[in-house]
Amino acid sequence: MKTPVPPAAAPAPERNFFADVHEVVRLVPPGRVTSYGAVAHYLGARTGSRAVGYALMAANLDAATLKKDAPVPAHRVVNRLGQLTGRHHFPTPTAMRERLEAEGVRVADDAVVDFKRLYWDPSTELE
DNA sequence: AACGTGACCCTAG
DNA sequence: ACTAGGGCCACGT
Repeated sequence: MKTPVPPAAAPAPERNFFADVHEVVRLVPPGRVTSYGAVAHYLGARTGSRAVGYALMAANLDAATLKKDAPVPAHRVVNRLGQLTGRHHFPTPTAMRERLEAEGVRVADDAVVDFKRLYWDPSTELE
């Protein structure tokens, strides 16, 4: 006798994580910054913040490789502490800071100044 | 198929 | 207040 083992579950929407993160980050207005956790939370609080960063890296690399315009302003995404953790993954170690400062965001010690004030939460802003 | 890695976050002591 | 550990998801080998 075999246990029936109901199919159950198997919802797995299999949404394009890449595209999803892509879109959310793209909605981040200039001069503002968001965090991986915020994006992850907006996507369902289950996606895992790590995957968000991974998607961004892939997106940036893809854009650079495809020579298409960078659709994802990854420089506007920082960690929960407001630190530019991904600055090392940019074309240049200072690209992220330069880009943020170009938008009016002050960066000190590889961290966003007034991060809390410039913080842009999709779940709150976009509701 | 399993293990390890990675731009993380949260909770506990 | 600080430090330590576990958990989450996705991708490469």
